[in-house]
Amino acid sequence: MIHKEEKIQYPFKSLVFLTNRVARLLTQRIWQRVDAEEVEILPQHMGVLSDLWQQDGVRQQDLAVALIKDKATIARTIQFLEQKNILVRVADQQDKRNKRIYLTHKGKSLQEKLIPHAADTVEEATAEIAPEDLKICIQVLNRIYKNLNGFKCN
Amino acid sequence: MIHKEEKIQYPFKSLVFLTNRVARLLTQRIWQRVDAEEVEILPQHMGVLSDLWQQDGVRQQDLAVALIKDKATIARTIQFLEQKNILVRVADQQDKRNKRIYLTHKGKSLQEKLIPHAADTVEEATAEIAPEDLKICIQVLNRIYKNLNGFKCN
DNA sequence: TGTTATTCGTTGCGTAAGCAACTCATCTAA
DNA sequence: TTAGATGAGTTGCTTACGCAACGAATAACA
Repeated sequence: MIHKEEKIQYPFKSLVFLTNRVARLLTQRIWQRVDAEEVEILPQHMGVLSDLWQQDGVRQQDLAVALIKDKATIARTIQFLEQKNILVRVADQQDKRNKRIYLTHKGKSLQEKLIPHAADTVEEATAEIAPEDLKICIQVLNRIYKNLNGFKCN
Repeated sequence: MIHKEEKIQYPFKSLVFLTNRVARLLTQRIWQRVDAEEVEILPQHMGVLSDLWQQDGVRQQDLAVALIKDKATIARTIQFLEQKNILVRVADQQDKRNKRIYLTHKGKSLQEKLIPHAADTVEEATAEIAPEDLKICIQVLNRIYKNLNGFKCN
């Protein structure tokens, strides 16, 4: 058994499981605040939606890469969200292999029902953390993301 | 569409999806290095195992809480690992509702086959990040974990 | 131009996860 | 001591995920 003082040095736990658990807890807490009936979507759809809020008109494949998920999983999520009239799939006329994803008005307006809960959760999560430390943390995470993603990010 | 400069301010993406993706990428990269045949376990078993390396003799319920997973999921993982002779379940004589989980020699020795790959991955992930920044990042993540976990951690 | 190789999205299949209901052991309180 | 409450672990059910195979459209090359 490893002593508590050594835990913070433990490379696997300190990064892998910390990011894992924080990610899991954040999603959990956001969804505790969200009215599931009202938004009609499930937690696992949040990733796709969040990406589309920042940029739509992308391909399913782009979403799969960005979200580090299987393209089949993304396809089913897209199908679900299309049935809810949250987005539409448009065949690309330039390259008919592609389908471009566009948010509907309903899909865009979901931001107003979800972002406040996300913001509240982040506020709760970062309570009593110095803003400059949080900024560094996010910069480090971004850098780790880039390092692991072969600098494909941004 | 939100401009790139605004992304870093976006609370949901910056924390929720950064932790999500970093956690996902770290696990992915570790497993690219691991010889799956040799270790006999799957990525999703790593969490339980990692916790047990730090402290075994715990109950299944403890693992479920610590890993933020359903107790049924933990039960099946434990069952899998027991079949592989990586751990054993011992009925607690004090309280017969409990089963205590103990690692076998094989289970303990798996550390040697997994930790180096985890360490290498963390090293790759944190390349060109100032050690003091990384330290702050981990401290912040620990604090976020505590904040969201109702201070049940540590 | 025609043939081969990629690439995108879909589908089928097997596995893993969470929820809920259940069993069994233990604890509590009359 | 006995009835109800509590808590740990298991099982059944449903759904989500990843992998692999496939079809369609395009790209690359002779």
